[in-house]
Amino acid sequence: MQKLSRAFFQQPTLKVAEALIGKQLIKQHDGETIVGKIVETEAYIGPEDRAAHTYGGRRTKRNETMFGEAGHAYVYIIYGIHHCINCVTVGPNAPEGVLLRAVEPIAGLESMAQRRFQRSYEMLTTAQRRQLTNGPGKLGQAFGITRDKYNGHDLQSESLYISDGDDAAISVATSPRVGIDASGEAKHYPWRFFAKDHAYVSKRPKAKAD
DNA sequence: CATCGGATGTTCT
DNA sequence: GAACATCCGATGT
Repeated sequence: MQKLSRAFFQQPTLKVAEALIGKQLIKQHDGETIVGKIVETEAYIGPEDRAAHTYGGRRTKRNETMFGEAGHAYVYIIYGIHHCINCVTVGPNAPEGVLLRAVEPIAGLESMAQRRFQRSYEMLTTAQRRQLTNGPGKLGQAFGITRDKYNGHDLQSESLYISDGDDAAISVATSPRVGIDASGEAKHYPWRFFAKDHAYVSKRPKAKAD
């Protein structure tokens, strides 16, 4: 497994969002390793994207990390409770990034279970196991990724990074993004990427009507 | 399985 | 004071 280079994150945001499907998110802390395979992402493309925190070039204390170098983590709190993690893309002063929306648990299941449900993995119901990491707030909680510790974190470090995975067999599908109904025309952009038919994707796409 | 509403607190107007 | 890139439990089918 090879850690993804900074050059990977400097590519166009839509390309990074798609290429991240199948890669592995890895956190190492206190001798413990947590690994998840990325199965769902969303692109947020700065000034021109009404759904992005940086729409119109808006620069605040919260989103400052998005204006920095590619390959860093932008972590923010949503609805007062949930911590969500993004990868900053492109380059300085291009406030774009990719939200990690869901992963498949690969290693560190025991600590994920403790953080999510305060009980050991073998005590979890099948529903709880499915819901360990199938959403942006859920994977943030399962990995213990908080804004205080990880916002602005360099993903080239050993403690939190993304590595190559065996993504050859994965078929990537797209859809509109989730949870951005108030964002005008931007809500229709097909900037959500996910592994087709994967059990840990946060929502199933609606059945085709036509 | 689908839908609905409350939780919770930070951010920005 | 309102909005918010969400989650969970309750309720009805």
